[in-house]
Amino acid sequence: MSPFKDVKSRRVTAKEVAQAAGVSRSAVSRAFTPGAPLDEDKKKRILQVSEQLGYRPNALAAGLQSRGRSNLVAIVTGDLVNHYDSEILAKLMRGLQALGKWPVVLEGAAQISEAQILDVLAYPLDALILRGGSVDESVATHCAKLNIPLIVSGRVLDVDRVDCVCCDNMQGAGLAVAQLLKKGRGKLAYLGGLQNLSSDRERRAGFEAALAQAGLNPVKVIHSDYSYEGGYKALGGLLAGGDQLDGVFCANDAMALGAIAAAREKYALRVPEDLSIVGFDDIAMAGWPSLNLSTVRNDMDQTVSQILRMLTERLDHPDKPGEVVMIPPTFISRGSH
Amino acid sequence: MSPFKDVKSRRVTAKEVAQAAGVSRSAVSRAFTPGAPLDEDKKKRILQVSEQLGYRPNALAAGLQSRGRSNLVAIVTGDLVNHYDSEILAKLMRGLQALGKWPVVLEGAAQISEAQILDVLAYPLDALILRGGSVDESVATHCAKLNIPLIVSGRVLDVDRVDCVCCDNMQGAGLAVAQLLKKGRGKLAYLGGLQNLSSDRERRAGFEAALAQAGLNPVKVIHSDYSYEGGYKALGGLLAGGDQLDGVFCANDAMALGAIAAAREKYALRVPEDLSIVGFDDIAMAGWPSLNLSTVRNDMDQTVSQILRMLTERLDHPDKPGEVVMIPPTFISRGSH
DNA sequence: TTGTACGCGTTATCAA
DNA sequence: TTGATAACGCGTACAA
Repeated sequence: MSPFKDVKSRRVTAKEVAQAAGVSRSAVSRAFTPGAPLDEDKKKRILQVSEQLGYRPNALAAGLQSRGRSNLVAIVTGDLVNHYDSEILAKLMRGLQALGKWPVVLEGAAQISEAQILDVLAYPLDALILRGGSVDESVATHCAKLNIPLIVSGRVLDVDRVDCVCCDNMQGAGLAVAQLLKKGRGKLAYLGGLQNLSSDRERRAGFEAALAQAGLNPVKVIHSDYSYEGGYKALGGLLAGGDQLDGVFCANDAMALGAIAAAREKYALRVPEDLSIVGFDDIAMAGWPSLNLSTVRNDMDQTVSQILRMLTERLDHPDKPGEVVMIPPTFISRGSH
Repeated sequence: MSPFKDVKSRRVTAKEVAQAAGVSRSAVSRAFTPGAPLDEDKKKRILQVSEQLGYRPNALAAGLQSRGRSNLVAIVTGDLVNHYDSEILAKLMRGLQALGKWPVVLEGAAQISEAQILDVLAYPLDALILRGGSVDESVATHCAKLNIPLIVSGRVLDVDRVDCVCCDNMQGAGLAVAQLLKKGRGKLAYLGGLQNLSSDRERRAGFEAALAQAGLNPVKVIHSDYSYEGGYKALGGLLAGGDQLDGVFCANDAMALGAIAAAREKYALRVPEDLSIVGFDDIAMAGWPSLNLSTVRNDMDQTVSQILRMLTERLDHPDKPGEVVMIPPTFISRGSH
């Protein structure tokens, strides 16, 4: 059991650099602290020795300091097979990087148990960002106990000091209906997603409310699973049912794209001439040539920049009251309605 | 400046729990250490007080221990607009979660500077996983100096103690060509991606080698950017050029899907009757009804399970020689060739 | 089974 | 400007 074996597999520490450079350990620390008082030549020498030995201050140990932050931010996100989730996650991660924060990601919200979230809370996170809808709100209690700021995106959580960003889903559904009516469509169906998500419930409510206001009833309200294939099959079932309809509002883009494919290829319908189809979210694919989906934009850039703003403000003022920001949806008119 | 203000915004520590429960601090530590010797009743009381105060052991401080691990694994990944990257990232993150490791994600490999990677190396990571091609290999030097295991996926890095998983791109391209030839296609073009990536170079080389072996020449070799829109435009340009061709091998699925859309909608060509198109990767979209893309599978599940295996073995044996595992590609025959 | 004491690698404080 | 020393929160060897 040579002592060297252990030494070799360990990370180089400030102490070792100090010995090698013939300076005190504090001097090494100062060499890596901008603005710290230290002789220029000595600093140069220390940095050189560090470079040579491969020394870098250990961020974990630094974060242990009373004033220190870990700079770790956990993100709990839904299944990345949903393009909306993966696109917004990408933007969010970039934003965090720009703030000097490191994203620790828990993917697959539906399968993520409370226990797993508790596990990641073992780290002294700068914040926890909850994306998407299906996680229990008891998480907020745990975060509060651990003094970890909680930011929720995609639904509203009415809890003390919790910040929320959410799209106005009802208004968005209303926009979709209005645009369909404007095109002369009045026999409308709603193709919903997972019913346990607030996004689905709100979009459906918005759809029904807008129709009611126009004195109309939905031809049909059906539900699928927010996936392309789900949309493909669901619209197939709908058309096979024999109902007269001239427009479908889908609760997300993936299902809308699947629905378009089913209408065109399985039922030889022209979209939008025979059937209008509108989605929700405005994922990148919606704008691809040939897909060209009319949809309601659930603005990712605004959402992300709000999350980042809330994060920085929360870090500066941990005790300020929680904010709720609603992002206004906009209708993106393309070729499917 | 009340001392309480500071106390309130801090995380509860083992010391405080010990005081509240009237036990020693080590007892608290033991209560959270499975198998540690501790009176049952005392343990119960400690856990109860912890629950009440909202105490959880700080994983950072625990990771500081000499034998301790941080359980943090950094993943450097390419731009998530590429579906292959986002799908494999999702699988990888789930696998890491199952191992009790937490993924710290750096997204957008093309824009990720060496400096940013150095920054994340400030953490005592259990490992760094490099996905995709465009990052400089000097990263390996830094990892070696810091004794952080490096696992590379998507290209081969011939460096001591670095583990690599990679698809056999040449063989994959060969499969695609073989299948096209089998369908009677002989006037083939290559639609490549970003030329600075080894994946593109290898797939192109495989394409040309397979053609040469059949005594044929490529009709055309062009390059785009691995995106749907890039593929759409590139095939448009190709067809506008007036070359006679009956098959296109695309370096990834996104471009292949864009190419199909362009062929069908802009040039009224039937795919596959008039023009065969084959992709690479086998992303989820390739299997969607109506898209139905024939492609070469760059197996994600195998890749991820190899990465995870290499990771665990590397943690057990930090000094074992580096491995290079090539994942065999397979041809997925669907409706576009 | 218990508590004391030390080490982990860092930054912050303090007196020189 | 410097170096010694005290936190930071935790696990654990050691002695009781």
